[in-house]
Amino acid sequence: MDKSEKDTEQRILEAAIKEFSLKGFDGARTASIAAEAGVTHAMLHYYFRTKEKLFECVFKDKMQYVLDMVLVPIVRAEGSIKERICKGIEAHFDFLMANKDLPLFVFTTLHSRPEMFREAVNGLAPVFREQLKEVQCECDKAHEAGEIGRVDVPMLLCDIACLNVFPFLASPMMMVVAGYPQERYGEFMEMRKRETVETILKRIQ
Amino acid sequence: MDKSEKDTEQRILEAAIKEFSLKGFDGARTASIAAEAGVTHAMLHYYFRTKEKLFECVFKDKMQYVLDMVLVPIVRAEGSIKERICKGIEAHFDFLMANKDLPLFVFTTLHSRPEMFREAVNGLAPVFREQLKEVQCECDKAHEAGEIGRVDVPMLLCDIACLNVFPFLASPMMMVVAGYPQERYGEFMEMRKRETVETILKRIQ
DNA sequence: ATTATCTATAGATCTATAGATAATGC
DNA sequence: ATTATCTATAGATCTATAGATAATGC
Repeated sequence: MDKSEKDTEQRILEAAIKEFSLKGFDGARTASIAAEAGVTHAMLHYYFRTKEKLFECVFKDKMQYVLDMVLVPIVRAEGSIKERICKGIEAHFDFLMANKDLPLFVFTTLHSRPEMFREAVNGLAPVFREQLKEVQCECDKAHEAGEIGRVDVPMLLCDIACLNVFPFLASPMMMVVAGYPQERYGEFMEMRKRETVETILKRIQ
Repeated sequence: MDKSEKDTEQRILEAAIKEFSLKGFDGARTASIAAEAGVTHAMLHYYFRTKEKLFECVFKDKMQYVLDMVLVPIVRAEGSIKERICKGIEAHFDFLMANKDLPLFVFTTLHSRPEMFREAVNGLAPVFREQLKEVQCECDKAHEAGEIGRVDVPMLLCDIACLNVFPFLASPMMMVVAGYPQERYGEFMEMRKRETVETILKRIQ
């Protein structure tokens, strides 16, 4: 039972994740994926039948990370709701920093294959809704206690998503706007992270 | 001098704008563009030589709208700096509402063809920098007058871009998060617009 | 026997061009 | 004469599969 058996499928999947993330569905080549995985082209079709089905696997793998990254730290972390919202923003930003090509991939797919996206999201939505309700409840309590203003959590999450995710799509453009040379990418993104926390804190005041 | 002469090139370009915006470079087909433009496929190559060159024309056409949409109303409109910032946000949002597929197109290109983007932006940057300086100056004055807090205009523009543009990439996902059915798209986006103005106002307080 | 892998190639699709023909402007 | 258009097709590229062969597990 050589490990290469089970590995082949996984290696193809990993190569596919890389290729599809970088080039999108249309730009990706099954032959390149096979080459990257170190198998013959026929193997790709043996395991996944079609490019389409392989893409679906990749997309599902990616989507599992998308929805809950902000909420989980807010729900689970320690401290006041305000502190946990900051933690949630930072955790989400750090996650994106480690998965820089995720956003573009998700949004191109969301645009080019809406059905696939719908299906994936419907699977994830119930858990998400539950967490959201919990956070809304806590925000309401904090509001009554005078800690923060009235907060509509879904809208707040949208704000956070905007501020956190967008720089990963637009950083080269933003850096031109802000007059940063492209080499100082890390520095710029660190500033954006702080700016987002600040903006959201003022928003919920 | 039948009008169809000059028109052919224009018709191809318009068809190309549509096709490339919707499907990206890799997904677009020169044959489809020609069909949409109502000319034979050979004509496309006659006028634009290659798919690549045609794409470049499309990209340049799109880019001219990208940079200055927020700043122009801020610089030109009447009223206090605070009022004009609101106007700028709203004008930018309305512009995007009328050009819904622009953001995804720009960011996929920014990713897949960074050189092309760099070139286009360098052309637009000088004017932009000038306007930016002007607005920074006004914000500083308003700050000294106690109307607003200290504002870093480039960072503020990044915030506005995040909040304004991102919903046009992510609205289907956001609407699921916010519990909106997809049919109420217009209503949802109207809410986002108000939310963004509100968030930015609090940010600069 | 079943599962995994390879070689070779069919068949579809797409960009680009060659070469002929029609329209236009001088 | 030059410019615009068409037909036809070359040539490249890409997905998918057929069919043979090797490896594995019972």
